[in-house]
Amino acid sequence: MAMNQTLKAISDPVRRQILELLKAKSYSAGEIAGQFDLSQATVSYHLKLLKQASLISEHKQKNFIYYELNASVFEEVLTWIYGLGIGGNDHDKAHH
Amino acid sequence: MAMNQTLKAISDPVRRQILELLKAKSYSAGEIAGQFDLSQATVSYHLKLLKQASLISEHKQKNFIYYELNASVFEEVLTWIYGLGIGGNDHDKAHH
DNA sequence: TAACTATTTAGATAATTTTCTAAATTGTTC
DNA sequence: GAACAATTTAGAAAATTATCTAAATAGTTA
Repeated sequence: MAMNQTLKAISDPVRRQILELLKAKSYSAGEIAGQFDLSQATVSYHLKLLKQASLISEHKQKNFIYYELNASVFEEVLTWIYGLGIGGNDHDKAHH
Repeated sequence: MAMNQTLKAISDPVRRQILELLKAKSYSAGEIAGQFDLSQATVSYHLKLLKQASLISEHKQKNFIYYELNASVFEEVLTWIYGLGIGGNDHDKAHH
């Protein structure tokens, strides 16, 4: 179930862009929304889904809510992909 | 664009199950459909999406169409995930 | 405490995705 | 070539997801 949520979360391009943004540093909800041509409420909805999937976490400061990336959740996805037997070359299969 | 299609494709549990099934060996469309409590047409639809994402390929034999897994497509996804900076431990980051 | 700021929640609509049944296609066999 | 078998395509309905505007929350500051 957890993986389904993770994969659903990253299947949307807006949400992937949010993750990419947070790769550098944490941003407030407003700052994140500012990057998109979408309403604040819509971005808030995407943040909620990412949060539910544990791909991001939040911490409040003043009256801002800052979001940060939590990429460790991808472990399960990687295990699944490697389990399928990657056809590629560059990635280190040995450990999987 | 390619990655979006890949991630959309694997965001559905039925399609992931199809990939898992094909991990062992190739199966005909009918054999695949037999694994699910869904109509043949619905499974055919899922196979089409997987095919469009190049996650599977087909080869005809008699009047069967056999499908096989093509996991090499995951390369791009893995690169993206590693680019995000995996928080885990077990996976070999060095190459990414 | 009143006004303000940042963000979320509610409720509605639009868009996309999944599913079904029925019909069409493609290839096989008698 | 007619009947059959495996699969896909078409078209419609159901379910889910993404989006918006307006209202509600919660925390801050004057």
